[in-house]
Amino acid sequence: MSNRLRFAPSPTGYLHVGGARTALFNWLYVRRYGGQFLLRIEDTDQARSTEESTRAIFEGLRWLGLTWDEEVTHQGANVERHQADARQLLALGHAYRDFTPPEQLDRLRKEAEARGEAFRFDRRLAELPPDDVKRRLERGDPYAIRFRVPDGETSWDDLVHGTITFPNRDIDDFVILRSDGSPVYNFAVVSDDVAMRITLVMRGDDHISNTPKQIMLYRALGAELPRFAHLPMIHGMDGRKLSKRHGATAVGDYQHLGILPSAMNNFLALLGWSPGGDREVMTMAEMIELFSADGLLAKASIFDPKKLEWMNGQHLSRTSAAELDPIVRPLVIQAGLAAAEELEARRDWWLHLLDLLRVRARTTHDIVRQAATYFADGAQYDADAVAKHWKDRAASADTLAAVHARLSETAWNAPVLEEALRKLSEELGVSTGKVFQPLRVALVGQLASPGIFDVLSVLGRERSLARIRAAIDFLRAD
RNA sequence: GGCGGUAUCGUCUAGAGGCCCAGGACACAGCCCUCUCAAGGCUGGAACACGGGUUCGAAUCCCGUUACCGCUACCA
Repeated sequence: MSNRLRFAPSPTGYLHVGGARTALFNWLYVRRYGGQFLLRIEDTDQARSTEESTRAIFEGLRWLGLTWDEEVTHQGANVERHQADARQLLALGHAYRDFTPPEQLDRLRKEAEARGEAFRFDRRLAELPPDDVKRRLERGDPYAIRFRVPDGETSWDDLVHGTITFPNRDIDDFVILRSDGSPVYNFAVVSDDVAMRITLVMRGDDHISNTPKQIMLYRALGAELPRFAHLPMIHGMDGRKLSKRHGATAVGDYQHLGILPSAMNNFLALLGWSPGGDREVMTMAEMIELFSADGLLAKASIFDPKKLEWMNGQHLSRTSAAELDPIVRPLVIQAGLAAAEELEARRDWWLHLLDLLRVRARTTHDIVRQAATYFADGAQYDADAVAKHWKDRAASADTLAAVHARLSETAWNAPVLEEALRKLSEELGVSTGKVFQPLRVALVGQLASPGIFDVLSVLGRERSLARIRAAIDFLRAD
């Protein structure tokens, strides 16, 4: 039988990194072992669910490349089935009507708490004799439907935790259908997972305690049990549950921070999974190949943005300029560095520049920032760069004048330029740095840049000479 | 409170009884390479939560303690 896995977020916010990782593992499992990866939006909670959140989830998943099979299921559309399933359990005697007003339950709970006791739901008080039920039904009294928790114990073999067992006596008869006819989470999930023929439920381990209830529900419904895998949580650097206080928690945030989808997936995959050995930087294809449920970890992990950045830098330097182009080009246009037509017209030049910048960037933003000067008319001199390498203005101007003269008569390609400038510094009797550094400032205005000969090539003869000229003028002014 | 889960460097992790006085990566510090910055290379500090067992031998198995997390709703 083929695997059917699902990711079932509730649309009450953005796609959280924890949710994204759950989705990733489900997706990876299906890609590795075959089957379908389904998406179900748990929008039963009308009050908190929003269209916007649903869209954000779709967007986040698409950005990560975690595409799903078949139509998206909306839990809210299945309420009739949930109700029918509840009626079936009622008919089978696995559930009963509870006419106890919620307020009364609330009061009892509070009283027990005040006495320092644990509140236990008492079936004997709630389950009325048939005649009473009939009378109340005729009267139209509201009631909730409660599941009758059987005696014994419930256990399952979790793919990440091994065997987990719960004594049923610790679980109160729980509501499956509210008095307004809406299904309660644990019940809707089971009804939907059965209907979707899910074979492996892979989700956060905050659902471990829900699992025995759900297993009892499967059995009462006469449905085949899926397998379960409970993934550990992801926490913030302070070890607490990841929240707004930790800064970026939505995958969309990282997209805007200049993180590559492949890096995000790679980083997330390593929180809670290990391919074994020292393997760290992986492409999606490699992750699929290496993925195994055996490598799933049980310990909660902490989200370290620093390592994500490093990972992104690794992906940036392993992704070709041509592949990066569709991601970075829009950013360059958006930053107002160049028009779309201009980039298209100078495609080769642009890819060359991108190739030089990607290896020393950690985010796509770094690339855009560093690219600016190559699109500008002239260099903007950074104060620190000037202070450091143009300290002696007259001497710097003389050096640049010598460079200008030499370069004016040199063929324009990196090896030849290098030979010419090294020879020049030898003739001037100074170290290459004494020539290259002032030149770098003249060319890009910054302390850091790609190798100076690469900069000369990518800038081209005309612009390079013009910038050197401008720097000399600048240094000799006043 | 009850029940359940988890526990290796600050962080992510390797480790499935001897290969481990614990390996890799991020971060940090230093050095090297070098035209700068990255990258890369080398070096350094840094961990098996605690206590009992089992065993010739335990980071690895068992029990307890502690800490953290989750569930305990007519929330999801």
